[in-house]
Amino acid sequence: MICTDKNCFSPETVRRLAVYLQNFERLIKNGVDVVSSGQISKLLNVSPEQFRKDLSYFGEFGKRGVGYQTESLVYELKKILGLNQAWQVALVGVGRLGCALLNSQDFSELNVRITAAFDSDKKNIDKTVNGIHIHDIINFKKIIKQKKIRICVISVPLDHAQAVTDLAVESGIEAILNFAPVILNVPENIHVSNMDIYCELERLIFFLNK
Amino acid sequence: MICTDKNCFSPETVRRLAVYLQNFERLIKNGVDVVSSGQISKLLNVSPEQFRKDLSYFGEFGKRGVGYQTESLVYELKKILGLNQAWQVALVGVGRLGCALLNSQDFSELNVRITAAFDSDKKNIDKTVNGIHIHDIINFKKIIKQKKIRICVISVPLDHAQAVTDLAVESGIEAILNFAPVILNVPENIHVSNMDIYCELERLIFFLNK
DNA sequence: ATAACTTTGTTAATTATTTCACAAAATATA
DNA sequence: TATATTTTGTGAAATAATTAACAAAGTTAT
Ligand SMILES: NC(=O)c1ccc[n+]([C@@H]2O[C@H](COP(=O)([O-])OP(=O)(O)OC[C@H]3O[C@@H](n4cnc5c(N)ncnc54)[C@H](O)[C@@H]3O)[C@@H](O)[C@H]2O)c1
Ligand SMILES: NC(=O)c1ccc[n+]([C@@H]2O[C@H](COP(=O)([O-])OP(=O)(O)OC[C@H]3O[C@@H](n4cnc5c(N)ncnc54)[C@H](O)[C@@H]3O)[C@@H](O)[C@H]2O)c1
Repeated sequence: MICTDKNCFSPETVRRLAVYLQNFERLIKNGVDVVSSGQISKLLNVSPEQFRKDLSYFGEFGKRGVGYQTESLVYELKKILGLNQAWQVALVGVGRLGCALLNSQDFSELNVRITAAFDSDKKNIDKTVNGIHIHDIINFKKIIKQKKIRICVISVPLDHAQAVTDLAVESGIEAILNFAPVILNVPENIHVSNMDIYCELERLIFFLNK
Repeated sequence: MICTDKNCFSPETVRRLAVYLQNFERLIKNGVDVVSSGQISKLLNVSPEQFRKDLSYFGEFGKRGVGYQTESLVYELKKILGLNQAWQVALVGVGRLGCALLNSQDFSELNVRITAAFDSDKKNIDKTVNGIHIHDIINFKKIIKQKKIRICVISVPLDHAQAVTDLAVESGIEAILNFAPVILNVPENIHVSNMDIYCELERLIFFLNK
């Protein structure tokens, strides 16, 4: 539950909206003009009611008897998610994972992009990966303020993650995507999302044991 | 809700159990012998009641007036999650991300390990990354059957992910950890977990707009 | 133009998950 | 030994999220 209204959307709704956007963009590429919630349901493993309800929290985007126009829904979803403006992202830790992240950046994805990378190792500093300059972590605060960056990806080793987090918070970062397998300690107003591959594998293993 | 009982645990409970395990292992390393749910709460941003209830679905592991012994809780959590046996994992797609995954394997993590890697590119086949041999994807089914592997990580490009998934399912794989930004179509009995960095970034951006 | 379909948007009902509240158990203190 | 303190484990209550049901709106066929 995100707002305090009686009838409001869940954090899961937001996660699903991002999935909808991604898939509607693909539908456009595939030449699909209009889809119904029923078709979406089969494509995305989400019930048609769920899909319609998720959208209904933000407005009326479909046409009864017809469905949803892919073009206009992409526009609306971007507006809802705040992707009608460009978002710069910082990355700290240009090791194996960090490098993979930088290299796999899809430059057709215009709205969200890692534009500043940082490392503490002399071997990496001032190198360029996929066109992105690697700065000395020493200059993190200065560059974050300068570029007005609000989001940071952390891919440093476990035992440096909290120190980097503290620096990020101190520098005005408001949201963190964390790959280190540790729960970060942050002030209440900072958003953190953890991506932990081993936890995820363990979750799958649990279900295999049933 | 996982079982059909009146009072049963949620999928989120399982995800948290994996986080508890990870952090209790760390506590042991740090020489901590006993912790209370209150202390855990501060460490992991989970309410003490949540922590206690999550465990209570599986048994009584604490000592009233005292707390939880780290050693014995790790043992119990491993048993609950099915990690008291070794799990072999396959990886398909040894590109940038796949390579990072192979290289970052921590060999002290004894229970879950990628032991077979596959690619379709001649340049990669029969090479070795961090001691793991890269097989031709052609031999996937044979090797999976041979090694009795039940879990597969997919890190191939978007437009190959469904084909690899179909091959995996056909080969008897029961759980998939998918990094490609696409919702995979699988039979009901196959477990899929998606890790999508861009969806996660977009979710964070949504909350920055509030 | 009307009737038969299709599909959305939304309220209400249901189901799921978390939080609360407190008894039971263990320990520490006096 | 008795009392105060701590902390667990757990039903009951509260909150949250999903699903169901259906009226409203649009389309297609006759
Ligand atoms: N590689 C993966 O596939 C993978 C998967 C899951 C999780 N992770 C996690 O992601 C993190 C990174 O993994 P990796 O394999 O890329 O490690 P890595 O050792 O290859 O890279 C870490 C990088 O961080 C830099 N670094 C260290 N301390 C720093 C600091 N204080 N400030 C700035 N930079 C700093 C190092 O110089 C290095 O370049 C780890 O926490 C790991 O557990 C990685
Ligand atoms: N690199 C990242 O950090 C990152 C982050 C998020 C998501 N992803 C996703 O992970 C996937 C891989 O990304 P990447 O950057 O490593 O790509 P990549 O192109 O570097 O690597 C893909 C690898 O898959 C292999 N491959 C292709 N088709 C195959 C098939 N049918 N069978 C076996 N192997 C096959 C290729 O030969 C290549 O080695 C993509 O779907 C990407 O969107 C990557």
